[in-house]
Amino acid sequence: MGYFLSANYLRNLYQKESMIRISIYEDNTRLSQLLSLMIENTEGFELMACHENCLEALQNTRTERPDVIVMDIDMPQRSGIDGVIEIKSHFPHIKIIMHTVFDGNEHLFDCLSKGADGYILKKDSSTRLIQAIKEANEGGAPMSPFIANKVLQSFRKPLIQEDFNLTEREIEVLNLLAKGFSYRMISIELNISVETVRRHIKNTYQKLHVQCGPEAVAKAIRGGIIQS
Amino acid sequence: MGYFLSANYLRNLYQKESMIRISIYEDNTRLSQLLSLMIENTEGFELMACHENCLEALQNTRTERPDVIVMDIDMPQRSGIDGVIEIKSHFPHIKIIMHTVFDGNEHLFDCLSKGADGYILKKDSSTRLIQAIKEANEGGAPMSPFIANKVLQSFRKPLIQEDFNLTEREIEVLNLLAKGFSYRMISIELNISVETVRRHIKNTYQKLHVQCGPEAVAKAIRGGIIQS
DNA sequence: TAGCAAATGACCCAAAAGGGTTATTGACAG
DNA sequence: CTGTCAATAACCCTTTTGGGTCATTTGCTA
Repeated sequence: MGYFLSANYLRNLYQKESMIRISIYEDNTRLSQLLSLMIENTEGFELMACHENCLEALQNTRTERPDVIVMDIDMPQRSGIDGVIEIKSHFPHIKIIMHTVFDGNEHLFDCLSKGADGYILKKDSSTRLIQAIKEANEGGAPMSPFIANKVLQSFRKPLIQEDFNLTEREIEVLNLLAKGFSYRMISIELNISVETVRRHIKNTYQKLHVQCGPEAVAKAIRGGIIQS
Repeated sequence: MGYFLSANYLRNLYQKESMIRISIYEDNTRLSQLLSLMIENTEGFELMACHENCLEALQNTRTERPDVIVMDIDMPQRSGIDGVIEIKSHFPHIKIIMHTVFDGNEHLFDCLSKGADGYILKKDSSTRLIQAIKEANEGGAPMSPFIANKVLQSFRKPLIQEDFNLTEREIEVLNLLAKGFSYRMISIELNISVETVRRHIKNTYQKLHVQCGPEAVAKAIRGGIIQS
């Protein structure tokens, strides 16, 4: 090599640095072989390893230093969700794409809350997964359309959201109640008499159709009347 | 025409039926002209109308019968969010894609909770919008990568979620409390003495660092100990 | 086997909560 | 200008809560 670095060497070096390092967790050997092949034959992708379970996810990740992990959920001994928890708690910057057959709410929101960066269904084309890896690596959040829709739907509040018609003051009182204030403390906080506080609370209970504080607070939080 | 329908006529008819009907709400004339052009020149797209505000969104929608609506947020007199509320409450099947410069949380989650089906930033390429229209029409949920990421992030619970170490029984009691059960009712429900119920609740308060029912329930719901 | 955590139960007692009834004032709509 | 509604306030009385202290049983673990 010496002093003379060929253009080729430099290009390879550059390519190496811009390669997306990928690890796979998938217990179905057929599928993992297919994925491996696809990744190895995609320009800019570098397959670090293929694992059949998450038992040593942390060790693997430490040595492989992947940019993106493709993670199945249903694997023997240790589910992919546990893998996500473990990896994300130590390497939050590594992108994890769930790649699974599960299209139900349970697993989906469980994974997302644990920090998954994407969620691609296995029934999607493999091309979609390749594209998803790129997206995740660029900071996006690749999701199958069906999944994206579920996620959006989870934000939609039922349009027929009961309108309890609480007044501003009543909501104010309810908030303090949820903070652990007693009637007396509320009255001091709001500069009104304890009797008035009681009045507001009584009205609130009627409107919410509840009969005690804990129930009122639960209903108010769940109904979005007071922020969670 | 008579009895003889030309092949051409039939093909046109078929094409018309498979066309995606699109309406635009955008107060920036320059941009709306650009979008109109792009849509008119995209195969399978049919531009129904371009509006500068949402004042008559409902009327417009009734006559135009669009499949997909591209909706700006910041428009004079009536915001796109009001438009979404109105249109979605009458035509929930019509897909609405927000097309805006706002990338903050406020507008985003507001729109999503009101029923928007997609959220594309104006800084994205117009091509992306065209693609998004197709996706929305096919039941997907097109989002700019940055937006998709925000949405996913909103699911991530802080990993350092305090562990209050409540026992199963304590959680059970807490749940009943949130349902409006008194200590006596809980004791009957669980077939234990009122004193034991009190005991569990006292322990719970200590663990949660609260001093009354409403506060405990609020903290439990917000902390995910009991479901919202 | 000793020890710990969870679940159970009891007693005392003061403070807080909840239900009912009634009333005044100010603001806003018809 | 009259009625409705929100906010304010008071009184009565019973039940519920919540804090403190103490004690027993069971099952799992070090």
